[in-house]
Amino acid sequence: MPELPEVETILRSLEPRVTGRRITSVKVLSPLVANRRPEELVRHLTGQRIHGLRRVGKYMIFDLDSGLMTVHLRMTGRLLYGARPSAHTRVVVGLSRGSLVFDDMRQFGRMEWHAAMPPNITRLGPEPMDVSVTEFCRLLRTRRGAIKPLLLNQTFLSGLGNIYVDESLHQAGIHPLANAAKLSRTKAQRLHAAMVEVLTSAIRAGGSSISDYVDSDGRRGLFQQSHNVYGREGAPCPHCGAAIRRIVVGQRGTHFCPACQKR
DNA sequence: ATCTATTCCTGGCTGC
DNA sequence: TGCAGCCAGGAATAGA
Repeated sequence: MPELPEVETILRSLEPRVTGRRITSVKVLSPLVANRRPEELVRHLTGQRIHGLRRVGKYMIFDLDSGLMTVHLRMTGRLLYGARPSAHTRVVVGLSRGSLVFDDMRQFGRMEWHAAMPPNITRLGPEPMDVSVTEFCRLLRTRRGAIKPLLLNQTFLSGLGNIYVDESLHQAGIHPLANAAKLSRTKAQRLHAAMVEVLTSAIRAGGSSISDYVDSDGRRGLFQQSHNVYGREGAPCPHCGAAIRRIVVGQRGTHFCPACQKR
């Protein structure tokens, strides 16, 4: 599933190819993925020039002459450059040169137009690499409950999803159900470092391709080969050899090493 | 205010 | 072999 590293990978390959291009046509094949009636999305986007491309958390933001286009890939979304439409293509955005093809098998993803930055994006918390250790430690103490659901909460911290939360907690040696506010300063510092390190390595590897994720050229990432816990239930922990366990935390599949991540 | 459970969606897997 | 039923999960939403 596309999280911060996957969105960043797509963005880097797309940015030089769409910046300065004009949107010449918009075909909405599935109204589910748009925030308004298809003809409105077409009307707001057509004819606009793309001035730049940014990422905020897991959102891609295309700055236009007037307003902005936001894209969230959720689970199975793909944003491809110049691809041939498939059975799962939901929107095709024709550019003055090339095209953007938004595919999404499960249709959880969204491609929207907004006059200004929408509240769900302005409400997002800082990204792990943009928050200082001191500030991160302070933020942890303001919340109740387990650490894993908190790290998944995008208004607390943005960019992490299920894969990178599990990998970061393993790297920091913290149990997913540990109380966030009661983490020792050492543990909190270790967690901060782990998140930055895991995300940085994942970006370098072009993201994780678990099921559907590919970049804008349709290429898979490599970071799934470096996963220590995610999707590895029963397999040995690379650090200590104990069998990786899978539990459910906050309705999410959660992978951890019972030896390295004691409660 | 903050936290928790439910909903959306469909290909692939499980088991009878 | 065929097919019903379940599972994956990010974020909006409703409820506690």
